Amino acid sequence: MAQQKKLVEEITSMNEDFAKWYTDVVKKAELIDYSSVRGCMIIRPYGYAIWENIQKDLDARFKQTGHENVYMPMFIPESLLQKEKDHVDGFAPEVAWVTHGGKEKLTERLCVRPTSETLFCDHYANIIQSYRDLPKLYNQWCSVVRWEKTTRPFLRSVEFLWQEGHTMHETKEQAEQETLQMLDVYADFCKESLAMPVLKGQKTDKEKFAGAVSTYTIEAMMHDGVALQSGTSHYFGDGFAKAFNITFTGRDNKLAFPHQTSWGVSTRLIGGIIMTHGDDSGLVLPPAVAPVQVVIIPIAQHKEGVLEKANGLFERLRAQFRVKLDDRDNSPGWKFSEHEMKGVPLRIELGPKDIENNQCVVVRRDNREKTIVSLDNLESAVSEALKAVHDGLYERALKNREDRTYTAKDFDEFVKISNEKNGFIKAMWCGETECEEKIKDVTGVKSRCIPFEEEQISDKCVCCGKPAKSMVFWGKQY
RNA sequence: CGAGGUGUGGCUCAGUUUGGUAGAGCGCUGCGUUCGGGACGCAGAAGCCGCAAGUUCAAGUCUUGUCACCUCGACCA
Repeated sequence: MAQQKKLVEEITSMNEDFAKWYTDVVKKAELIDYSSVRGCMIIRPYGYAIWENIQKDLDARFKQTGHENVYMPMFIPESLLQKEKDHVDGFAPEVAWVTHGGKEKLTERLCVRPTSETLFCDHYANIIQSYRDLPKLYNQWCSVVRWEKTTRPFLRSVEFLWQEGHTMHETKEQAEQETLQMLDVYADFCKESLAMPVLKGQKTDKEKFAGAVSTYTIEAMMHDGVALQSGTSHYFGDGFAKAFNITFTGRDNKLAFPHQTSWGVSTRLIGGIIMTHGDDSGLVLPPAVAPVQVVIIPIAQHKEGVLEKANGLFERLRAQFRVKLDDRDNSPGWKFSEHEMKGVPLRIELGPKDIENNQCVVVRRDNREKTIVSLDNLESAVSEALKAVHDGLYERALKNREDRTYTAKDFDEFVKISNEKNGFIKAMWCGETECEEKIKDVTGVKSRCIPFEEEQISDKCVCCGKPAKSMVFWGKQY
């Protein structure tokens, strides 16, 4: 037979141009559209459905760990933003300001929240009086605005959707424990629901959040070897509490400042999913958050009984799975490609031959493996196949990270690796910001984190040769 | 924000050098034939050429400005 003619332009191959591949996928999978506001994106139904699934899953994990949802205003008066110095220094350059209400100029301008620490603190000052009021475990789902100079869909946009948890605790220990607990919640979620392996660790002083005592991070590696900071959890100590005069009467009847945390993940996770799992045919979605987990494609659907039978399968499966029957009037091949582009984890093909044999063909998106399944035990086969897709994605992502993780013992080696490869570089560090900056200036590579699981590569700093304090993962980032 | 690039039906682009009645493929609509990896035929709809000024008898094409997007740097979730 003649070669199949290409009707639709394919997306750019990952190896040819990863950045272009990314934007192609984001557009062709109908996740977003560009809007008429610079740097702001329209999240389309298919993209938003992924976010809804992420929200639903994470929100349940937050509730399980005792958190409550609230909603804070989107405006912050300038005076409030300025109460904590490091914080305002960190965010002031990238906030949007509201200066007028209608035609009236405001006496105090309002910023559109870039993050809500200050609003939560302002409120906490009012409602926290006693140790009996602690802990306060609040979270909010909202959007924030940061006037970024260069933007990319999901990875960095001027407005983005996220959740921000803000908690207050009686003791330092409790707050630190909360900080680490939420980092674990994020890491577990990434592994169990997004099939994304992440490194847990602490940010260096240079990279930590504006106003935080310590910042913890989960770092994922994208398919091209570039890092993505996928979630952060901060311990604030009592710095904000002092700045906002939040006090409580302790068990000893003395006034004390509570200890604070905040933690967040954003729609950036969707960018992470795309760049972790996607391939040259488009998106590949982890089953737990895929808007459509299974698509049924009837073959020769005009023939007697095919559509009826396909519809029967649809009715059976929808009780347990997010399933879609594609009975549009396109050719099966066209539908295959379309749903591969959109990353649907499983495809079921059902044609006259199958119906004759009481079977269907189940095809995995991650490796295109085809299995013939008896219709008698379809539900369990689908369930197993979805799990296999999840595991397959996780293993592949983990292998990619391992293959792209290098070790540098001295500076020359570090420079050589960073010039030749994208990936994580493990190297020892003395703890001085000076060395961190030198490494960045020379190689363009930044510190990702000091991992919780450190290795003793050597006893000397890779940069200055002085005694090393910790091992650091280094890498380029999105 | 610095350097480079691109803006022409929904999409990808040709046309700009040398100003002279807006093109192609795909997609879309209708009808028919097809259907196990992006099917085929016939008929049709759809663009004041990113936007704004200017030069000219005449501007997609020349000039100036402006906006958006892409790539690479500096900054960030």
